[in-house]
Amino acid sequence: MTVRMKDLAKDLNLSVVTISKVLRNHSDISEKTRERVLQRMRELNFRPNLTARALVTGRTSMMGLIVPDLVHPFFGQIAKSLARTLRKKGYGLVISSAEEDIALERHEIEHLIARRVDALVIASGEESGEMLAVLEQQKIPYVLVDRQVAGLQANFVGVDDREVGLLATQHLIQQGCRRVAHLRGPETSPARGRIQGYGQALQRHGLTMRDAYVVAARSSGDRAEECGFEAMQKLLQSRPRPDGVFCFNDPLAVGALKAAQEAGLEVPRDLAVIGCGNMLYADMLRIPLSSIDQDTGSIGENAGKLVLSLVEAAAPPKPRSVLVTPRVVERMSSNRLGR
Amino acid sequence: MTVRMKDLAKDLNLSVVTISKVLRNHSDISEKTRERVLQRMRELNFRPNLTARALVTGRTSMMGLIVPDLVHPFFGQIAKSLARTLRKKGYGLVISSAEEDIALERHEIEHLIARRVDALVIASGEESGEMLAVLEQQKIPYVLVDRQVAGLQANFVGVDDREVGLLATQHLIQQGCRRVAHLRGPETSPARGRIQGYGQALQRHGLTMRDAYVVAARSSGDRAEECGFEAMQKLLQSRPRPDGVFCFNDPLAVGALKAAQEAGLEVPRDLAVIGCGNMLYADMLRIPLSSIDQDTGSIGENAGKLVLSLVEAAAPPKPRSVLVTPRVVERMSSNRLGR
DNA sequence: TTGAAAGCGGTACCAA
DNA sequence: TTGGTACCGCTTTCAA
Repeated sequence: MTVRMKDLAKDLNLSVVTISKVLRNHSDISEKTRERVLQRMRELNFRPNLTARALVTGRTSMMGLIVPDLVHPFFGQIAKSLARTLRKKGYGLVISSAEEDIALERHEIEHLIARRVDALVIASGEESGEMLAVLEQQKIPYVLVDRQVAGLQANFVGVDDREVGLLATQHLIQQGCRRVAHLRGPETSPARGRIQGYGQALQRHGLTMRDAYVVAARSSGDRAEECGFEAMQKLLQSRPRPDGVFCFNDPLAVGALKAAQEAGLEVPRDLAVIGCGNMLYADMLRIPLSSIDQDTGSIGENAGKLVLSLVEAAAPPKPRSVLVTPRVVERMSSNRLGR
Repeated sequence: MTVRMKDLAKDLNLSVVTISKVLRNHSDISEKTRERVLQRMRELNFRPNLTARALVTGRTSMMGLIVPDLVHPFFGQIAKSLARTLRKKGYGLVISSAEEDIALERHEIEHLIARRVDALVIASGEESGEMLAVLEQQKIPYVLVDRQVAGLQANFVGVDDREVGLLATQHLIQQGCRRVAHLRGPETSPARGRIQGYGQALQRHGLTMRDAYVVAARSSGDRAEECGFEAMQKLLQSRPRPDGVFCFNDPLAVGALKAAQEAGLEVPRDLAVIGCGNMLYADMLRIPLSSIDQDTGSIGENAGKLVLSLVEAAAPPKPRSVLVTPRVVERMSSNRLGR
């Protein structure tokens, strides 16, 4: 059926070994033989069986990627730039969407291990890092993206979340907001970092952090906007009412915008809003949404480079953290200075 | 390092064959032995090497998916539901983003073949179907999604594009439009189908199709909106001016909306707009966008079922086409009746 | 410069 | 019910 090295060998009156060497550009092959072999390979459309190669070399040239949700453009973007970076070095990428389900995430990681991927890139929904212990133990290199796991020193690529919180909050303050609220995300490292930056920004400007101005919201999945809507309603009952809100991500911010408008507030005059993620179409909303750009392309690329360095290293190097720089994208929802 | 069947066998004083049989639930193993083996497997966290298995069985239990662009939520959605369907049957999914580049698409298909995926699901950017000939020849089952290839009878899952065009155009007509224009997409099967439906709808209502009312636009990639913008500007110069426009996809429609507003028209009163794809956030735009929903989840699921049936079939069955039913989602951009 | 032999970690077939 | 042996398609080592 499909042509194998053995077939080529017989066809050309050579040994399988010679074919194999030509294929991998070994030096100890005469130019004449090499040409003859390459020629025939092309003619017969020969493709070496990568599973066979993997079995003997112990390396599949495949990496695995686990994301919580492929539909979220944030992860789509990461997958894309990661795949591109790996492809340049001849690596393939197996992508698994864990659908925000921890049990499934574990299952998928197990599956990828069984497939003998050379390394994993994981945007984990898991809090505990239990699964990661398995990876450590089996000495399978991995890189965490977006979310870190508490108490674990691992290779990580993501945005500097403290900086995100700082930038967003500072931006609102610079726009003249004095009562800045925060719609915080779930208990994960990004949410913790961002709220930390939020606090720092307030402090630097001599503003006090008030508990009533910080409301938690479930930020993921399809219902994120609703959550943002409800959380914002709650926030609007505080007195004095906030005049600015920094939202953990863009879907929450969209919900918040809706709640503000429904309450008869004018954005950004009565309430300035900024989100995070700079999602596609953010500038096409009823009120174009200001946001913090996380440079997902660069996250994917850096994760790729990092994971490549891991598989190519002889001994496992000391875990590294690569932090990508966030950037304010100002649009109408926070523009109170009318510039 | 990692534990193999050989290790288990030695450990339990059994043969490798027995271990293998237990693993695959062979019947001819005593209950006692089976338990003993399973027990030890769990203890040692044994995972069979799937590359080894693939080599001997000739099947990898992996499918490949090629999409033009992973960031496009349309394809993200398909990838997700496809992966879910396959996972239930123990299949993994390798996803490749061809980045709208035909040469790359071919390269990636070659790569997946070399990895010996059991079958492919392809949303191809290729017009000619040249690559597909290779698949046919190598007898690798494949399913086309979203786009068909002209002159090729292949397994296909997608929306009924003629119906899409019909629904969208009819909807505009029902909203009172009499001069319905069309922003058509590139020369692919969906664009052809939709324009056909567009023509049929006009005809059914006794309206004539005017060349000046049909403008082509590059619909993919990051610049889609701009293209929609420009195409709409062109359209608005026709006299009499159209009072409704059916756009090949949502990004084009967004650009069209912008052009209309910039020209001082009021949507939907002066111009009703409907897109296609029902993208996320369509209802959060300045003017919420009416659209045709293509039920991507169902496309992915059906593609999964179809491709599973292919790999499980003894002989290659006759190519089947599965058409998913589109559905109008009415929002403000086309609501001229004020309901 | 070329190739014979020994595996890689499993599965299939058939004998014990 | 259990296991010996050959083999999947390729790479590695070492001898010719």
